[in-house]
Amino acid sequence: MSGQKNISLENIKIACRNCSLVALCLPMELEADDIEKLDAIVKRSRPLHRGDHLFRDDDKFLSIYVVKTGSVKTYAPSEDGGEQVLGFHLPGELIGLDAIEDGSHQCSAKVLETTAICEIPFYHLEELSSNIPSLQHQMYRLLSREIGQDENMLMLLGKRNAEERLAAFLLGLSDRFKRRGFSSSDFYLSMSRHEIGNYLGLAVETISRLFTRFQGDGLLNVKRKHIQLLQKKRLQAIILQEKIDGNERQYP
Amino acid sequence: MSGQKNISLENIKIACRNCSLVALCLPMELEADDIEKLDAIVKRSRPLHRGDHLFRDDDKFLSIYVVKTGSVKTYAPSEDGGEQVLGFHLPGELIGLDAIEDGSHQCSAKVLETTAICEIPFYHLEELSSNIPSLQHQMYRLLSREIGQDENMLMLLGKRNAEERLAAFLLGLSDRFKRRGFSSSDFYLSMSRHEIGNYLGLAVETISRLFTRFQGDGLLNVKRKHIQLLQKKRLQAIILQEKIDGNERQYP
DNA sequence: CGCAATATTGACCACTCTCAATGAGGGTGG
DNA sequence: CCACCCTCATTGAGAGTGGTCAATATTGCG
Repeated sequence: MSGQKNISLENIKIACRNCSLVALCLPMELEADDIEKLDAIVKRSRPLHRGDHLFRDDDKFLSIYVVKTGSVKTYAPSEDGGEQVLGFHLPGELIGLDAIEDGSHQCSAKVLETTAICEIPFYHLEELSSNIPSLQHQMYRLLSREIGQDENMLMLLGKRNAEERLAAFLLGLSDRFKRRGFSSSDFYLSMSRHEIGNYLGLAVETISRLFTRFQGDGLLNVKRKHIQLLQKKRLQAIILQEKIDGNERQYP
Repeated sequence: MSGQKNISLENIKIACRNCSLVALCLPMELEADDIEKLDAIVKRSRPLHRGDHLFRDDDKFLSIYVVKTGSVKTYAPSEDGGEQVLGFHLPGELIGLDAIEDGSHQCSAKVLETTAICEIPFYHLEELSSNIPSLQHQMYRLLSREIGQDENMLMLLGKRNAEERLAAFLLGLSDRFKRRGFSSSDFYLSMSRHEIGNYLGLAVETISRLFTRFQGDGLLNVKRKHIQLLQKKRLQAIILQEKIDGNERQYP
């Protein structure tokens, strides 16, 4: 994720100024003064460092968070130290939406590299959205999007083999970087192989082997955390291999 | 899911009258007259029959739906007839929340047995929630809950083996039936083995074998769609086997 | 009653995991 | 600045879970 090496800091600054607003207002439907109101309740905090927690499982839910720069992983910890990585969050993306329901966080959020975060007190946001229908609408959309993304992951874990999962993961990252103005074919992974494997339901060794294979096949270059996607078309092709299910016929 | 055979129809009627309201208002924070307003925008439709679609992938998103009686599966179809089952929806549960984001449905919803549905036009609901803060809050909670449930599934698919998945599935159903006033240990599956397998990321044959094994171990009785859970404790125990991940140490 | 869809069961095999050893960076302290 | 250590990543060999293929019930439905 950038930042690891010194990569176009200007770019990051430009892309991520007011990231919280970008995330909440895009696609934009808010009036200028509504944006100001929203801006007023956002807290900017000092940067966090690798390993810091934004919040932990079971913490009281007070705010949602937007990544400004850097990256965050969310994960469900279990007593014995094991965990399930639930997601990686890049600049502009929201964290904590799963905690609204019962007022406490369902997962932990840990910073993967030096990261700047905006905190948006949910109570204020909720109040504000009561008075600004377009903000309410935007909130519904953001929550809905989260559901859609999780459903995509369900699909990935339910139907895809190791190769397809990693290809989808890399192309997904690529898209998200692109959307935020970073290179879509040359980036740094801020998460370890282990975390990738955990996220994708695969063993570390499988991830490692796949990287080696993909590189051998000329699909990408990988050196540690540095990834260069060379043939995105072919990566796409890997994912697109539809599985025949044989279950339900097409309606004749 | 009940209904298959003639099981306590009275029970169903009692439990499911105004299911849409139950779903939206529980845990209840709405005033009586607000409930009436909500009630006023709900459309009750004639019952649907096995195989009917509530909506299809890419359909324009107009309403969310609440199951009153019966059951529905949502799934992401692919061109070749394959699919990924995303969820099974029992009385009182919502369908369609993932479609808010871009105004069209992300998945298809198909009725598994004779099923009664409430339709709630989303535009009206949104408008109403603008004027009733507690309804807005409830909407946020419902959307958030959906995210939490999907995250649970991610955990299941990422970390659990076949046995654990089926055990979790059955206990999950059991809980949901219980909450709605049905038996938690004796029920009918409205979905096929194939659909269960698809949902859990397993092959039909695996599901079949596991049922046989579970029955042999005295955990349950199964005859086709009829399930009797005999030893829920032991089923719980199957799920609780935490996986050592060995990744991140516990902070010393 | 007979066909089609659904389930069950068995045999075999492959993908991915596990275990184990080695290598490569990155950070710390001397 | 280098040595050392610790974590992370890579690679190999072997094993096991679950998938695939195929044959046989069983059920439901027209």
